[in-house]
Amino acid sequence: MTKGRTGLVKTDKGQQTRAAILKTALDIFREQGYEGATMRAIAERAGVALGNAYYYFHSKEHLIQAFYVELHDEHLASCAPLLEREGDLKARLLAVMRAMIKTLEPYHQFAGKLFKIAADPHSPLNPFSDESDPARRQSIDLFREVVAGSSARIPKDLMLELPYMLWLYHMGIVLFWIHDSSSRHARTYRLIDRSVEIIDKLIRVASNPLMSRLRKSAIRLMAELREDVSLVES
Amino acid sequence: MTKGRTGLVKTDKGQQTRAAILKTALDIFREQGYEGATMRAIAERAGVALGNAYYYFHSKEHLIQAFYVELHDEHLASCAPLLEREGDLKARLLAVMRAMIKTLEPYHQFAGKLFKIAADPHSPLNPFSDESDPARRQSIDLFREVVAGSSARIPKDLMLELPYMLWLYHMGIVLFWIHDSSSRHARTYRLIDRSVEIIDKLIRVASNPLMSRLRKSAIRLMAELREDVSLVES
DNA sequence: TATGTGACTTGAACGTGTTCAAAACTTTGC
DNA sequence: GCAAAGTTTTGAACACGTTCAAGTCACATA
Repeated sequence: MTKGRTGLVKTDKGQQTRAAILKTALDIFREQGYEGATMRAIAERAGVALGNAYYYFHSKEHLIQAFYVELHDEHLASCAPLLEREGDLKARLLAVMRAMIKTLEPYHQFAGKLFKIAADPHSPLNPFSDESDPARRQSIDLFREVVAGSSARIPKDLMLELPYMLWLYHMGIVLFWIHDSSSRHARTYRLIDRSVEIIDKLIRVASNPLMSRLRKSAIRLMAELREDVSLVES
Repeated sequence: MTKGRTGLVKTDKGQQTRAAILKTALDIFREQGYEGATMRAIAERAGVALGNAYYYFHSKEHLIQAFYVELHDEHLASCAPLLEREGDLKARLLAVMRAMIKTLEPYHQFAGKLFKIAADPHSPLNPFSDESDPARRQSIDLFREVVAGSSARIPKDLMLELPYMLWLYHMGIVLFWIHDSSSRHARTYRLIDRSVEIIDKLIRVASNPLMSRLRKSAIRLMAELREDVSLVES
């Protein structure tokens, strides 16, 4: 795996330069989207030479990754209060999903480009890559919290895999949202409403002892799939 | 939507040049993968000027799309014989899925790049885009054939949406395969085996009258999702 | 046969992400 | 205080996808 060039920051001044480049980049991403945010534009506004940006960030993709992380943190923060007080699983999941789209909303066009980069198996932004492992883990933990903090009674085996399943589900919703050109992304919200309803029902059905065989094979499949993910790119 | 520059071919000579560029491009894609297949390399080997390639193909992506179409045709052809003789739904789906991976296998690395391009909502290669509509339709038809040509008895409402569901499923498998670095893609094949088994079971469960409520809401969700897809980018 | 029209072809030029050798600066060891 | 080693910074240069004004060609029409 590629070592991040982040290790090359040894000085206080270096830290500052790095921060300045990053901040400028995020600003331009917001202002001008993906197109206007050329490495030259970022370097110029940050007051450094073009090459200097590459000293601190391997590539433009690494710079974009920082943006991604920021959005994720914002989503986490916006979910926290509700997860404190709400007990119903369906309501929890619904809130988390809606909050996610709301967080992402201002960057719809940008997210398309981001997703394009993330889709490359060799990109550090790829959600399945080793470099994304911390972010992925954090994201799955959020869904673990959604399930574990609810009042729903769920079989242990399902409880173990459900967070990962929901994480995959949320990736699917993001995928849909990226393609959703309806006004205010009404379709995505509708899809969330409907799919959360179904997931809630499915969890109930799957928790039924009569379904234990099918459930077990589905869970086993998921477990294997998950294991694969962490082994990919090794 | 962008009009294909294909309309600019009016002469026999033009047709030949176009074909030569395309053939050369496919050759280089195969030989050197995505990296080596620069527009300059393609133009040079095809014996035309760089700009000429752009006269016949809007962009490199359009050139790659031709490659994509070729792979799809190959997959179709390799499935046809089995779909003639086999009646069991599980066996049919399994065969189609395995054949797909086998067709794609020689281009694993290339497929990663292709997927990256296809992930951009604004790319003509995007599987949900208008420009991809014919290819998508064809692909969904394949799954319709898988279901309809089988001996399985399936409720009408499910029958209507199942092809699209299976198409989505197959996209998921491709996504996994792209990330699968196991030798001979053993994991992908295992995933296919397991997931086809589960899908088969799920279809049986969903066909049970007791499940009609859950089934109906899931189907309605799918129908809506599908409708959205065709409206995207309009 | 001349010539004009439209199809095709050319290659220089642009802006992009990225690399790299060299310069400038900062810290360390004495 | 100074040389050496380490760290940061620079900007020219590269290869790429893409554009475009200008050129060449084939053929229908006068």
